[in-house]
Amino acid sequence: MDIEQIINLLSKEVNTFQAPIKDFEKIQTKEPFKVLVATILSSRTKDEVTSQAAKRLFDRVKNPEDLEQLSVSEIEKLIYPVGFYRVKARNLARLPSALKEVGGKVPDTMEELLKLPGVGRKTANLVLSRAFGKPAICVDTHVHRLVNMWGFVHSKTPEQTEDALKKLLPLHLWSQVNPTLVAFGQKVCKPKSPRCTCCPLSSWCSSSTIDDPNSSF
DNA sequence: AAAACGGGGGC
DNA sequence: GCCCCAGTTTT
Repeated sequence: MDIEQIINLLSKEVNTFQAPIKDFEKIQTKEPFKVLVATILSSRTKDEVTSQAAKRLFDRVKNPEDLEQLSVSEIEKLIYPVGFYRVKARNLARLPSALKEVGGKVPDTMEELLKLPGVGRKTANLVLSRAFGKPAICVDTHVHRLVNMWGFVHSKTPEQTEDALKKLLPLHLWSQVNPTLVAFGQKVCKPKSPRCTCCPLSSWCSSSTIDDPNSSF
């Protein structure tokens, strides 16, 4: 199998994994501002927690002007308990002014997105894909770990993995890579306790273990 | 009880 | 490159 086949296969099965991932769709409005905020909240945070926090925040905040009215501590209370909620609250409080400096709207280029507080390469790629439908691949730790384990790339950094994957996959699959492999990495191919017994790739994967004490899929 | 975790930023 | 931010989940 090649990486293209795997993404195709897993993207179909991803919703059958135990405790299906909460669709980002539920908080996704395609409004770039909300997508940006929700994506910032989502780093190092599970979808369900992100989703709840985003709902609370969007109840009060529809646009940068609304956000500007809130204090850091108010934002903290609204977004708790996403990972690093204090850092994120500080960054969100700075977001309205940061947006003004890049033209007043949520930017649709990597270069401009990286100027925003709390937005690094991974978050920027997700925003490009989620908000603007641009081809982008977010290589987080799961994506990096899995594609290296499978041997499709041999890379040290996420950036190298991103470049390699872009050469291996057709454009239309780029947006599938992160959501598919993150869900797979969380629910099936977990770093310390892979559930190979219920993995659709077990007969192919050379890392597959024979015994799987945790299988109760 | 300790380590890891879907990342980013400051040094 | 190293270390911090933080609560939650996993080991």
